[in-house]
Amino acid sequence: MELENVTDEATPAPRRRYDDACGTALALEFVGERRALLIIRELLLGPRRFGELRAGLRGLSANVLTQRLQSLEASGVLTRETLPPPANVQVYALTPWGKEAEPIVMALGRWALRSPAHDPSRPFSPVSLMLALRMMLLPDRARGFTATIGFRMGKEGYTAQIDKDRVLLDRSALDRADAVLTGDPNAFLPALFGTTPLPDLVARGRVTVDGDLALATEFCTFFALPPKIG
Amino acid sequence: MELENVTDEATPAPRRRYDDACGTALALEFVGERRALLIIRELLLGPRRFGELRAGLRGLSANVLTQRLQSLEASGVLTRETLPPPANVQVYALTPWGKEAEPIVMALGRWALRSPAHDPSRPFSPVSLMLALRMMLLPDRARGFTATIGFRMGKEGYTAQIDKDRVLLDRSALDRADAVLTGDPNAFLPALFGTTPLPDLVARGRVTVDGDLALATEFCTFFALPPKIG
DNA sequence: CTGTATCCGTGTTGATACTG
DNA sequence: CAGTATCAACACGGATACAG
Repeated sequence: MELENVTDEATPAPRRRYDDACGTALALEFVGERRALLIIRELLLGPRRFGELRAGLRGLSANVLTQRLQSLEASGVLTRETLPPPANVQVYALTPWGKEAEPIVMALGRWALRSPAHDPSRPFSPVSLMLALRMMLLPDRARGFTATIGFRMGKEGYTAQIDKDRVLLDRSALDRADAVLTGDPNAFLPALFGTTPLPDLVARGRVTVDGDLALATEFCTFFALPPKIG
Repeated sequence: MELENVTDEATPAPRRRYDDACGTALALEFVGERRALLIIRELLLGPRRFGELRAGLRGLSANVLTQRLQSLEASGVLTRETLPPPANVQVYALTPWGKEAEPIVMALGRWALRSPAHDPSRPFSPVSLMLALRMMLLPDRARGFTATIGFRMGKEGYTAQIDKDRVLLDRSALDRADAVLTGDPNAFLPALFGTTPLPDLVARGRVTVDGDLALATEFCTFFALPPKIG
């Protein structure tokens, strides 16, 4: 049947596009490619450099990261900015609209963590650990807590505060923290999301705490993984 | 079989897996493949058959749909059920956990609709139109409205009711509706999300209304697209 | 009609090597 | 450190053909 296979009507049929007016489908055209949402996750706590992104998303090769950054920039999700001298380095930052994707990242995380397939022994990036605090907060338990807790993981430092049912996160303000926990991201998990008291982790040398250990220990009880399905 | 293909070293190298403890990354392993979330969208209002899914997701080939259904079933997102005789047909239904993915679909849609790239002239599936009602409800405007409005699009029928800031959707309960709108999904848009009064659409023959036209017209004013970015 | 299997052209992904 | 180039493996979608 060599009959030419005329393309249905006028549409040139852009093959890899969902031809769908639904907002969800449009969103997937923006952020539906592999790892795109994880790149956004890594940017949710502030601008990052190319190499930092690669570090937070192990296994992502440079060429794919380049492609994603270009396509996310074209969509208006992020911008590429050059810091003024003497820094003079390039960083990638979410646009205001890009930051509004945070509820998507959170909804995905909260949902998937109910699966028994979740394996917290895999590595956490520093950003994803901090976002997990926001994701897993038990507001009733944390209410009224006013101290600032710092986390130092390798070169990265963050502070967390409780503000009305929400966790405020800030990069590199460790000097204002009432207590600073230092360690590998995964080392904190038993205290934050399990039942191990923070001092036990300190005793085992997995974590060190500078400042008010009692405050830090209390802070660690404000979080819990969601109940598993079934 | 030439065995060759020795897996690199200790790591069986699950190449296409994100090796990440973050819940967001895990979610993307479940629903991050192309169209997976759109399949979930099509199932959010009730079980569907293979062919119905293909109809709602034009351009999805049968082989890929088979793969997705298998992988979503393996993840526990949906189940394949055989209706009892005489129907005796197979349908795909979300599990309770799968239904909990609705906030993800909604968050994606609400976010993307703020982009100027959104083109409502593309086709809507009946399901996505009904979900758009839930997504775009202006609760303050709808409060107190108690009537039931039906929508008939081809063979598919749905009813919508307002229930405390939320739109209740039901399939095939048109007989209990106070007014039923009939037409193509896209034909409703000017009245639902634009400023065209419903009677104008009726006058132009794009939509027909059975029952209380005044109630239906009022219902159509309860929705609006989110403000564009910029 | 429902679903699966197979071939094929093309686009996407990721490992490695390479350039400024 | 920041990215590009190249290449092999795989995923996607169209078009079948085929089983119940």
